[in-house]
Amino acid sequence: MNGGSKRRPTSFDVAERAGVSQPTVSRALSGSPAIAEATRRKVIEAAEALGYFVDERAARLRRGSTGTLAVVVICREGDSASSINPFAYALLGSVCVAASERGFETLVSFQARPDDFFGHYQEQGRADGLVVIGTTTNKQAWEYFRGLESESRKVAYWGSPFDELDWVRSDNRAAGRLAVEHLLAAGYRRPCFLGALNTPQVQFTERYEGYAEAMREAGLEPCLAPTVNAATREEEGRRAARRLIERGEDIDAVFAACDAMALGALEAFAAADIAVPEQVGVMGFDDLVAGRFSRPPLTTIAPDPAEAGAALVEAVLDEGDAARRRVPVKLIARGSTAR
Amino acid sequence: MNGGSKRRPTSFDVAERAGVSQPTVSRALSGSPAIAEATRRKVIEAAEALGYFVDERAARLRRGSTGTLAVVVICREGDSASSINPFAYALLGSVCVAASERGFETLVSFQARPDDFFGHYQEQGRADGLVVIGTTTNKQAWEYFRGLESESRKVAYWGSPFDELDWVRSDNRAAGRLAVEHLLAAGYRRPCFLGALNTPQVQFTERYEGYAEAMREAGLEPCLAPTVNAATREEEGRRAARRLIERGEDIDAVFAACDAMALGALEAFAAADIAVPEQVGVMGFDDLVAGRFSRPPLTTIAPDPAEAGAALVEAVLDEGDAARRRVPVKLIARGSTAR
DNA sequence: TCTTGTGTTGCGAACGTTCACAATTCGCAC
DNA sequence: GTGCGAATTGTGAACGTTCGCAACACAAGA
Repeated sequence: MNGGSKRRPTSFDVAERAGVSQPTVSRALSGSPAIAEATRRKVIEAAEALGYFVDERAARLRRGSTGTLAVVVICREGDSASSINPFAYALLGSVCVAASERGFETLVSFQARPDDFFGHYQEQGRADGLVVIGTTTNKQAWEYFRGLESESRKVAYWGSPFDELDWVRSDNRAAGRLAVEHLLAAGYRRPCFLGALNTPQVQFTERYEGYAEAMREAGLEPCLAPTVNAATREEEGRRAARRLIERGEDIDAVFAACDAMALGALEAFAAADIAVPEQVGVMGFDDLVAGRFSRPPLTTIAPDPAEAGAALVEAVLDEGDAARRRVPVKLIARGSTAR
Repeated sequence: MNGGSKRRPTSFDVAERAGVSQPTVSRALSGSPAIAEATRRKVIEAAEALGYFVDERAARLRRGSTGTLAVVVICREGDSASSINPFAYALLGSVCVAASERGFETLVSFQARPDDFFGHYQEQGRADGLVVIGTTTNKQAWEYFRGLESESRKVAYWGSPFDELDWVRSDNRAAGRLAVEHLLAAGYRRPCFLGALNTPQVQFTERYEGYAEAMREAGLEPCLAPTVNAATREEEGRRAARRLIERGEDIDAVFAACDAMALGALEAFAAADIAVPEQVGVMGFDDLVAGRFSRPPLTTIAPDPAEAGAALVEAVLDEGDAARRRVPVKLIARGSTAR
């Protein structure tokens, strides 16, 4: 099984070959300044010849650090990992990349019950910090983390509904403003916000606030097409749009708080023979792939998973400073608002 | 910064409190049989009182194992992690879950040049095994792994074009057969395969083989609408379908080797005013979200990321046995083949 | 020449486990 | 009462590194 029983070389082997003491090897390789350049060269040469690599287990044990970042993706109990939304995956990926750029490894786990995991990582001292990616409105999970905060651990959150946690979020207010600017520039006169306020989805509320501000600045009255809980977000969007149609509201564009609802709205308009983008403009937020393939393709505002991941890692690793960061968003204009 | 300077309790602390020696604590907690039940209880109680957890760094250093599984996702050079395809993410997730169920942690990295990463993980003894998830036709990367195989490491591959590597794959032949069965049952008489053979995408070839077998068994002649390299897979599907239309081929259904191509084909048929599913049925493979939102919604064959992840982990961790596994697939019938 | 200081290296210990082996206890048969 | 094996526990070392401190060499200043 073990193939050749060749033991991994240790720093002692390197020391012997280089004719120095073992701690000198450690110093030479870790870039300590208190080492003569000639010695360092000798050591490096010997290390390369033997194929030596530092055993991180031992180094970290001694050093008291872990060099590891724990990443927890919260999912619904019983959900398979594959039902996580695509943005969360992209975010996870970029967190891994950002961590590795700073010399940290990532210990990834998907957890429904967060209390499971703390025993796992933090307590066992396996990670120097923690990134929590919340993908769903798992109230219970967030309550848990909220209670934890007091214990002064390094944690950064994505998707937290609680303002007192150290979060990183998309710049949702800017998104709201962007939407209004875009819709007005496209020639729409009365864009309406589709979504729910005062829910755990703070991001929706924030988008509304940006929308409302920009509307007022343009001398327009904000307008809200409220959604109510339904089985799916598409369904929520569909119902809210249907209600707009039935009541004959005086609007000519819809900015939905998320793409899923926007797609639902598209369906409602299609069912009512209302032409998009001619009679009504529709846009959302998220840049779901689905929006690229809808008919018409959906104008949207795209969050930036790469930036967001970097910001999360930064928030965890850089002691004490601004842990609440806004990640810029980008407008992607497509057919659904191309009057 | 450090809040309370409370040191983590060690097994010595537990030993003292329980009135036993330190190694006894280790034995009691690791479930060794050579420990009196009463002692074990005492130790466990003391450990809980102190909030003690085994320091895995030290345990693994001593034990010589890592308890860690490295997962490498191959991406194109310069690609951000977020451009990885959704299935790869789902797969990554389920690998993490499957590993954690077996008590292993996952060290995730996204790499374009695989030679970077081996210095990182395997050599440094940080992982007991490796799962490679290939998401793209990165020929160079695969060549690298191929060369590596001789060194008898525990590695399992998803997406490898080389049969000699220890791979796990979707049951692509079954997918081909499923497609034919479904299309014939839906009343189509002459389904055609859309895709390229003899490319590094072995999975396409395998799907074709299943398709062809089932066709012959039904007394029909297989038919191939070949794709050629284009900027995107949608484009390939669109072109191949257009060629079918122009030549007036005698077919009434298309089974595309992947959803992206199927979506392209849908567009081509729509552009030519050919009604789907009435005049021609279209289906693909992958279960992309986009397929749920296309018009008409796309019938597809869904790979099973959860199963696949479990199989990969099994292939790495279980010494020596069947490392080449087929993961079952599932047909998802939607509008595009609902004659 | 003797001191002082600077730059470099070696020595020993420590990080918190697990493992091999020796020591102890106990029950039980002689 | 002595001896013996089985069951349980203690002892000491090892895993491979980093860190504090002491030691050394050597050049420069007194």
